[in-house]
Amino acid sequence: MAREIAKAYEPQQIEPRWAEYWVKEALFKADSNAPGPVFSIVIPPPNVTGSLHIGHMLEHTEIDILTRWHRMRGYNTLYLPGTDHAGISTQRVVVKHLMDQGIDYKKLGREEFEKQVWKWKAEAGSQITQQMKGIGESCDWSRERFTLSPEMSRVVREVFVRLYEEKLIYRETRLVNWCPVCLTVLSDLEVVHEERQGHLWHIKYPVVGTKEFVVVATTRPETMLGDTAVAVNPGDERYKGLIGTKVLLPLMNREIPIIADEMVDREFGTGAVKITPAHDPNDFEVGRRHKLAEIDVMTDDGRMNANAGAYAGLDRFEARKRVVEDLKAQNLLEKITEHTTAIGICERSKTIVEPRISTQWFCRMKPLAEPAIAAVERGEIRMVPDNRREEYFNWMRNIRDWTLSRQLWWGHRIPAWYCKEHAHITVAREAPAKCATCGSANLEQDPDVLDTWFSSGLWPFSTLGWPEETADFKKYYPTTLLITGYDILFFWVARMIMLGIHFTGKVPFGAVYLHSLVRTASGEKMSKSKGTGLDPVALNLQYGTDAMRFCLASMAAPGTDIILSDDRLAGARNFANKIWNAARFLFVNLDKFEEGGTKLEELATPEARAKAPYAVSGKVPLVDAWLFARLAGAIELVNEALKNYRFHEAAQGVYQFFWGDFCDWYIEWVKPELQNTDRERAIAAWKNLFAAFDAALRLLHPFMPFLTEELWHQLPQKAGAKSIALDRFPEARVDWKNTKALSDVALIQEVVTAMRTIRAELKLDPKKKVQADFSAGDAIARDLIVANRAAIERFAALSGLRVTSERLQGDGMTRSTSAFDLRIPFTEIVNPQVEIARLKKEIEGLQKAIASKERQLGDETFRSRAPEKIIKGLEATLAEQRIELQKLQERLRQLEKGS
RNA sequence: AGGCCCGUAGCUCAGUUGGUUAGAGCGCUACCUUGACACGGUAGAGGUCUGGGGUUCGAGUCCCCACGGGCCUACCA
Repeated sequence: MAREIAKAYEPQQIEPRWAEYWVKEALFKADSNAPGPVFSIVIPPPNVTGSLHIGHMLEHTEIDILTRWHRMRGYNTLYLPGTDHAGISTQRVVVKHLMDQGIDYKKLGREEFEKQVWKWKAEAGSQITQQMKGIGESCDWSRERFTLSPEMSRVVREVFVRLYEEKLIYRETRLVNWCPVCLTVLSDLEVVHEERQGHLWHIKYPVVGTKEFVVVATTRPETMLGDTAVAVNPGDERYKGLIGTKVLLPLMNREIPIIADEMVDREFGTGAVKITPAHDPNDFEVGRRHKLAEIDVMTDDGRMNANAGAYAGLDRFEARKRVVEDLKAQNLLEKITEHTTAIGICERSKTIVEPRISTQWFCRMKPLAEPAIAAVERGEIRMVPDNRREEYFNWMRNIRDWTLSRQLWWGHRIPAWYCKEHAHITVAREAPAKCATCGSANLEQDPDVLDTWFSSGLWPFSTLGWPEETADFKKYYPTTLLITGYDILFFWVARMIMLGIHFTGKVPFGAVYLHSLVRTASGEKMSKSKGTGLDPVALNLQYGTDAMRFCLASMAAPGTDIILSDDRLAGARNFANKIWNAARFLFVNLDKFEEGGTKLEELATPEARAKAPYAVSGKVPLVDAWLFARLAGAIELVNEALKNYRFHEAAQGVYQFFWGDFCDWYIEWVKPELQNTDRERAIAAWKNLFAAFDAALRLLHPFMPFLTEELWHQLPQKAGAKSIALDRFPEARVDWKNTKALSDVALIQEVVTAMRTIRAELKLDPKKKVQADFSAGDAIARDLIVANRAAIERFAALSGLRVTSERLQGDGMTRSTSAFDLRIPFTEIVNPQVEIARLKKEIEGLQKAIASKERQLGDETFRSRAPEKIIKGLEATLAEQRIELQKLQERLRQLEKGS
């Protein structure tokens, strides 16, 4: 019966089927009791309410390639999936969602709001995991985790309490980054700095009791309403006499002192600085040093408060305008100059961050950072590419305390309770009945939640059952590897290393591979809000998930960002189609062959495939020996590349083998053998073909799981075998290696290619068969050509190939190497003049190459200093080129004489 | 302000410790609809590695400078 195989690969027809199958059969469920070396990896948890973007696609492709590769090589493999509750962004999304329905979340109240978020999570939260299942990621779905699940919460509280007890977590009032839109404090990392063109306003502050002014320069005039001093450098002669006197703060009519502080740069501005301790980090420090009042002039949503006098109620930007106008009106504005400043922007809301005094929870980082620095220094954690190490060290060595609390409702609530009588703090794993200090039962829990990164920082061990010594924890921790983007090296990776070492005593992963960013054609970061993001799901539908994966892998050179294009994707799709058609060739021709009685089940059983390559009359045919040698080389290349996260090299190696070696040469070469009337020969050819094809599929599987799964199932498999993903990765068998076969076929390929080149130069009709000559002084080379004459004649469309040891004479187009000469007679279109011109050009190039080598070899310093190997190589090439040159010149003389 | 990275074929990028005539994909040119594949086949053109200087027998590869582009960190009002 004839097999039905579509003419072109249609991924849409097969992908959903296998994606579902893999999940339903729970094929990738890890067994912590199983033996073998361990490969474990946890997913960087994507936002629970998000959807798969192209960056995930790259990251997950890399993770899944390595996961599948290890699994197939017999590792006890765990790829643990999960999602992140993503405090700020999720809360923002749900708040907006409610607002669209006319609901004010504040009016709902905390409890009801939290219910709404959980409801939202239940509806939208599975989108990304569904997408991950759809693209066939080989996760253990039975171990899926969520950063805000009760289990994870328990771990978070445990960690918080321990750190508090160790005095690494503390509560303090200080200047923090405040987002007036998100209405929460932010950590330093969540503030992005942007250079913006601004102004420097020079404001005159009248000196009390005189007619003089002190001029201060500021970039934020509205904050002057909260000024509590003016500072000058103690060494500044201009202001020496004024230190200790007072100025009258304009608009507020408040007397404030002129103080001296080293912080002031005499060169900048006027050398006098207004001090606003409640609204500027520098000023805050100065204020604390000089015990100045801290006057907060703003509300939490960025408007001016009662402390701002007449400006109360105005938005901060409006207040700025009004302050400037009023100063101008009072003749207190000396001048305005242009000034660029790096301004702090909230990562989420993109609004300008307001430095603000606030009481928050902090984590002391220095003690945590030290061991984390040491671990990377010692190489306990390998960082790839390793130039990121410097960035890591630099940040870690200058690390500052981490603002942990967030004024949100969605997240891990801080396990701290305050008694209402004395505001004593009780930090506990479970809600306490009474105050730990005074015993009061009148307690209130801190309303704030923890920074989302605090819980994700525990991810590698919280997901595996810590603090319990679970079987999973013992087996899979530390994880083998982490793959994530370099943009969250500090946010996440560094914190995991610090917390992992602190709590488990071990590094959380043995290596970190920091993948690239996928950028738009113009090189920008893709962004959903700008609409420049590519939707991987749509692209997967268009090109096939396998093509997308392969494309990303082949572009994923460590350290280089990826610019994805339709052309590249099409190229990968074409590769998938090529494989599909190779399979189609196999099966279509097998149908014909099976009419002779030998069925697929005999040719391609797993046992039969394991015994390849097969011999004919006691000898493995050259091309089969060659193919398996090439396969062994490809396997080694892929293994070596993946070991070093060189995805692009691995992908390229597979591509070259499958397309270049297997399709272009091997299949073409064995075509006649497959239908050979000598049944024994044909059967051997088929067996070798299937064995090679099967191995190639397994080699390709980590890159293109769907296509290979589909085709693998078309081959006979062991009873009960469920998936190529659980089959073995091909091994570069020692008995496959064969340098003789490699060089023999290389020579034949060279001959064939040269013949085709001559044909093209002669402008021969591709179908026209012609007589050709091959000449070589070496008998072994001649024997090789004679033995493979049929294949060569077919490849080069020859009616006959004369093999001789004599120099080639007579008319015709030639090709020469030091080892052999080829010739095909001239055609009506192409005559000796064309060949003469070509020869002259070639001779010229060769003479140049020879001259430069002779010069180099003649140099005594070179001869004495260069390694033996290089000299020998050079001499050998030179000898060959001389022979070649001699041949070309002789040939040229012949033709010139004849014409 | 400090630190890092990049500048190689028309485009996107490889090029592992410096070593013989610098590679790939896409694009381009010519020919070919041959029964796996036009999402294909065969052959070919095309870079002297941003510029300058240096180290070396030898540099795309190491060092310095310049130019161009990108990124990160940072409390200059």
